[in-house]
Amino acid sequence: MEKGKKIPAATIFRLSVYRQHLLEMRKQGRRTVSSLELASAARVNPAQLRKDLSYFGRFGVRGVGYSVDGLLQEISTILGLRRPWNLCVLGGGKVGRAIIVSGHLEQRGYFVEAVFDSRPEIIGHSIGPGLVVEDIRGAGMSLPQKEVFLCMITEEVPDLNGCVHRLLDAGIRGFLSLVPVSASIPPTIPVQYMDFTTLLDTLAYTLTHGVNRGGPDFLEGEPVTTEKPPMGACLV
Amino acid sequence: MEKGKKIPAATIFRLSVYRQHLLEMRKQGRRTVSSLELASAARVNPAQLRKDLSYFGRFGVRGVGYSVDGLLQEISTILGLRRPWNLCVLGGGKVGRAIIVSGHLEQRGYFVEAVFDSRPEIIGHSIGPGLVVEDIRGAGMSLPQKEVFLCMITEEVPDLNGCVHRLLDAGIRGFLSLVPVSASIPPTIPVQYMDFTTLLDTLAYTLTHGVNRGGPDFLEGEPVTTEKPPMGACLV
DNA sequence: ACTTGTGAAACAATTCACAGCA
DNA sequence: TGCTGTGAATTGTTTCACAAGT
Repeated sequence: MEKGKKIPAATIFRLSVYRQHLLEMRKQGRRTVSSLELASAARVNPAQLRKDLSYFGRFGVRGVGYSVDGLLQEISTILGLRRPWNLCVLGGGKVGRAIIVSGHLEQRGYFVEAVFDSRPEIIGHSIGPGLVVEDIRGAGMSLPQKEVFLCMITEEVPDLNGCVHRLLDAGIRGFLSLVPVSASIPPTIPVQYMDFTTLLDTLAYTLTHGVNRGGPDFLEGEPVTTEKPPMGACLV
Repeated sequence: MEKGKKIPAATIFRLSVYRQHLLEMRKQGRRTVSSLELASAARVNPAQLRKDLSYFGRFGVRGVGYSVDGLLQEISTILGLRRPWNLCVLGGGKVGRAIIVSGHLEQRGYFVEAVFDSRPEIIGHSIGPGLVVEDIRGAGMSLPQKEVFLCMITEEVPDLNGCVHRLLDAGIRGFLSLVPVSASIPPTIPVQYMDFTTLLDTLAYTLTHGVNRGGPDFLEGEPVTTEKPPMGACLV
């Protein structure tokens, strides 16, 4: 068990990925799993998986492997996922509504407790079970009693910066955004960006620079390679 | 200009991010920009930006900076974005439809030319202008004449593996998926994964381990720090 | 005076390889 | 024998610091 060391951010991501595969394995009735097996499901080197876990403790049995359920509990504890997390959504348009009603978030323990917008024509729309798009100006009233610390920003809304600051005032402590936020968010507040088109751009780059031999021919310039199965940084 | 060197995947991502900010700056009429300015918009170190560009050439003027429009052209060329890219979507459910009609993709040069599904109850649905959800079994007939090399997978559909292989046969050479794909995709085919909940998990970790002092108190265990503004790897 | 471009240095992450234990 | 856990070696990435150009 490595102690006092800095945990690479990439380790935390991989932990979430391992957890996803463990959930799947448990659903299929698997009792134990080796680092080799779990690592290949997650497409990483087995030593990487063991090193990732070693930052937090010793969870396996030599010669045997890991208990699927046991490791799941451990990783959930590490990530802080032994409790439900409430969420609010900024942006009550089509994309926001689709993500909410798709049920993906609930499946993974994230519960949408409020949806906000700054556009009068969107405010008041009903979304799924007992959810109505609220005026962002009411966030300060509605959020604090709901224990909501995370916000997902789904689209550009008028005065995005102002909205973000209202949410900060209302107790939001972390953001996942599908759009760039130029607001001056204090550096203590984690913000994750996720952008479809940035990832598509990396695919375009890869296809353009002939890492794929054998497809239709779009070779331009000399081949340049990106070292790995391209691993994505969801920045904006 | 560094030549013959391997380009870090992270560099390619950042190039796409720089491009986004340059597009915004050009829209606002900016003519030139320094590495300091562009780097701070993209939240990276200025030396990082210059190093990223130096893999591909010398695009700036010492003492002056970069031409916004010139650099935009250069980065677009590097990424292979001087042409439109056609896209197909696998998964004609709510999430897929919302992403398509939101117009984000078109704005960035990605055009949805076909939508497929394997669920009879979804096939035939109309989506926006002249788009109808097609049976995945027809992909081999419909795609090749459309010059579509990229596919976005928006949800789990029945026989996902089979669908993916049909798409490969139909000429698809890169995937962006919102769900895990266990299909044996040849390693020459780039696959990018994007998962909301993995990113939320990293936020949950950060909030759980008190990197945020001053919020509501959810301290459990001793504080562990992740080195940076958490930077996301969109793996699954 | 100011800003780029880039070797060299510093830092970080991954992988190896094997000791240690069931 | 088989698989974990981990220090050491390797590999990769970022940042520094300054020469060079305008």
